[in-house]
Formats: sequence, C-alpha cells, structure tokens
Amino acid sequence: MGTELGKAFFDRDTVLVAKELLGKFLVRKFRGREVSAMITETEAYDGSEDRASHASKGKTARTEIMFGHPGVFYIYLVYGMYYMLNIVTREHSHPAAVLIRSIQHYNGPGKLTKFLNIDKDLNALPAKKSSGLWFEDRGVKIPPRSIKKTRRIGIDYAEPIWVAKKWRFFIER
DNA sequence: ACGATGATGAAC
DNA sequence: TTCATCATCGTA
Repeated sequence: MGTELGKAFFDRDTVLVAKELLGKFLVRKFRGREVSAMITETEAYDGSEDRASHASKGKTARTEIMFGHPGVFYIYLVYGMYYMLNIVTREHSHPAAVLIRSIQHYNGPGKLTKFLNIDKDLNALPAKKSSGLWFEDRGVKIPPRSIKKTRRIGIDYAEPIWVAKKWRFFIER
C-alpha cells in the first residue's frame, strides 16, 4: 500500500515533522480490521522550555516518554474522557512530540482516537505495524500554499510567548 | 456557557 | 490525602 514511516522520520525538527505529517496516513489494525485515514491537522510541542508542553513540568512518570526515543507514541487522557495521540520527535533526552489533532472526516483529537480505538494500551509503543498503529506515506503531496498555520489550541494557560507560537498546522479545505 | 469525568502534579 | 487543573466535546 504505502511506505511505512520509520524512526528516522521522527528523529528531526518537531515543527518540520508536524508539517510533513499532513497528507500522511494513520493506519490502525484492531481486532483483525484495518482502518486508515489521512492526517489533516497537527501541533508541535518542542522542548522543556515550551510552557504549553507537558514536558515543561520536567520528567515525570507520565512525561518521561517525551524524553525518550523518537517514533514512540505518547498517549494520555484529558478531561476524564478523551485520549490524545502524540508521536515523540527529536533525539533521546530532548522532550518533544507532535499531537495528531485531526484525520479526514474526524475533526478533533478526541474524536479520532475514539474512532480508531486508540487508548493507553498503545502508550509507549513504537509506531510500527506490529504495534497495531503506524504511519504511511501513500504519495499524497500537499501543496505548501494549502498548509495553514495558527496558534495551538487549548493552551492559553501558558505564557504569551508560547501561546503565540504558530505551531498548529492544517490542510485548508 | 457549561458539565461530564478521571488522571495528574502540586500543595498540605 | 486533598485540590485545582486539564493539548475536549456535545448540548444549549
């Protein structure tokens, strides 16, 4: 079908990875069924200085995954009911990740994880077929002019300099 | 505008 | 051990 994205893809600049994930496919194999959808919206969280990032609290039981190897899923529960899907970027010890905010036909990070049956069971697993969740390049090219960037969503508690970063990317429809 | 609903991190 | 907060969403 497509080319599976390996560790090297994620071992790069977080903002670049967030941008390049647009147009790539998220593939989920669960209970014998395979479902896939194109990624349409992402957000970058980079470094422990980024006050919008969980990594700004330092290394804790929850956030240590962000300090680990690239290409590993970081999944957590928010508001008691929605799982957020992140993929770790950059080299080991540099905490960073990209939040997958939307896939085609499912707008919103909580809705896409529900649709793809993604929960904490996948937390800390690498993005590869044997994990049941992975990324594929299927040759879709998103023209640069149709990539929009804005501030990130739901992080207004952070300091203005971090709120102002235009690290949310999406494909204009 | 707000409540659902539970894990997390910080305070005590 | 308690408390406020939260990378959201559906209903209003």
